[in-house]
Amino acid sequence: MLWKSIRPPRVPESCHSCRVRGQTVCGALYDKRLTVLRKLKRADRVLPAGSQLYRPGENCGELYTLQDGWIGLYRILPSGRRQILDFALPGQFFGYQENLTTAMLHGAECLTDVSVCVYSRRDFLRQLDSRPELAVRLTAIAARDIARLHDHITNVGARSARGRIANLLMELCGRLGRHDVHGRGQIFDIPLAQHDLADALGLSSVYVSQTLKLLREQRVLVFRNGRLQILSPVALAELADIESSLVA
Amino acid sequence: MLWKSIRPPRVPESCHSCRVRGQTVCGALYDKRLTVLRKLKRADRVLPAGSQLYRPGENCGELYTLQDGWIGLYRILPSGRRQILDFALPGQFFGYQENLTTAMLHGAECLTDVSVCVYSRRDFLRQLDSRPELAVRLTAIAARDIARLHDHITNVGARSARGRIANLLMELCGRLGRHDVHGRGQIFDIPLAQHDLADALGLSSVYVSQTLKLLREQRVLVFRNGRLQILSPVALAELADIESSLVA
DNA sequence: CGCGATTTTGATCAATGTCAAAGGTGGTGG
DNA sequence: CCACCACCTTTGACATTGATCAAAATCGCG
Repeated sequence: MLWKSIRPPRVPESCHSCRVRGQTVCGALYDKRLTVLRKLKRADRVLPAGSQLYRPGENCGELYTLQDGWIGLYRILPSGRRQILDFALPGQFFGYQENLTTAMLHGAECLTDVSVCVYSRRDFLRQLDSRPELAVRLTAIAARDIARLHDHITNVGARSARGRIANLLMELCGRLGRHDVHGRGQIFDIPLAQHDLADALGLSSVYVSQTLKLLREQRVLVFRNGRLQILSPVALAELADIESSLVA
Repeated sequence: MLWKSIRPPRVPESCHSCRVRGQTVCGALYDKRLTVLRKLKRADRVLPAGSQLYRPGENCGELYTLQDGWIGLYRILPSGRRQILDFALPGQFFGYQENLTTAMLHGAECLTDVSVCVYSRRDFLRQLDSRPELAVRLTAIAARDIARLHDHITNVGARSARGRIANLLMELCGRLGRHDVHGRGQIFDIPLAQHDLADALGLSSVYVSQTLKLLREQRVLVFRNGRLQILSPVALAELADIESSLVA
């Protein structure tokens, strides 16, 4: 299921009115005239669900902040298997690699209609050297990314299928809660196909379907048509099996 | 098996003679007098195999560069399962989190006797703001960490037990090759217990044992007593199932 | 209404986990 | 130098999870 948005993806009028500015690299740059941001930003770009922002192996001269929609970062193996590495939600800055001139180590696929803010890598690097606060900001963003990847590894490596699904959905709810209207009332828009969950969690899509059915029958959650309803937060949290050290 | 080193862990005489300086944050600071490094560095510390540098949930006021030995970064679940998130090899900088005042999200366990260079977080943050090149360096280090975590996710999520083991061992060889003497001659020192492989790869240690036996019988590799011998690089690479896009 | 994509279902099978016991290996202390 | 001990690895039997295959049902959309 490719999630054509009901409304077109939101594109900000200007950096001033950008809803996700505070979450990405731009948040570090407090110039009222936006002179630095103007040097950094190349364009806005709108892409349809299913399209590829960049592919693994591609040479990509850009960096991005996701303004609206969902993007999946993934790799492909020779066997044809696709592994989703991370989900980008609005505000996410991505595309940065150690060596900005070599091929992309992963791809970025639009899971919904999407709008992104595009930076030129060359300009970005230049600003990185001349604006210290930009680099500092980037370290914070990277640190957060790393923590999320640690979560993901733990999820895929250490939990059962039910636990993985419960955990991933919970995490996504948590991330949504920070900037999405649907935080209230136990219903969340999570525009993923079961196939995407499977690819992120290292499961087959058939088994994802079966497991979701189980969770539905056990009144834990209903996930349908890209909409998640949490029936039993308690059961869900228990299933999710959060790290003890972080609870204690 | 806890890998007591034959020799005591190497501690550099001074930052000048530090063998891993170029690989960590210090590599960014080119002051001959080492005045900046002196502000940054708090101490050297030597720890025995099996000890914990820090535990998940702990408040830790330090940051580290591994000088000698191996460290495993891990999480613990309520179920008791331990998930190894990443292996730190000499030169690795670690302990950095988005919010440097909150509890550690993971633990660091010494897999061998170890020596680390200790930085104070407070001093580090101060230098981060005043020395732009330090922050830039940190973004490069973080980007490399992220790429490695992407590898790890792909490995755990998308490969069979044989593929995971082959892949992990190959990656470790690659990393060793960069600074270890044993690069030549197809024999590598990898001081991990099968139990560690299992915890990193999301497998049971019994099955790791069985799979290693299979790889041994099929003349792919022999992993024993913390020593890895590669019998058939070709078969190993095939098993490892490297990302096609990166090969093509 | 019909088509393509997604999800569901049922049957079967392979990969991997669990349990328990035996065998190794290195370290330690007498 | 030997013997013991703790921990790691191996082995075999068995249980279970999750994959695979194929077909039917459903859904979104034109």
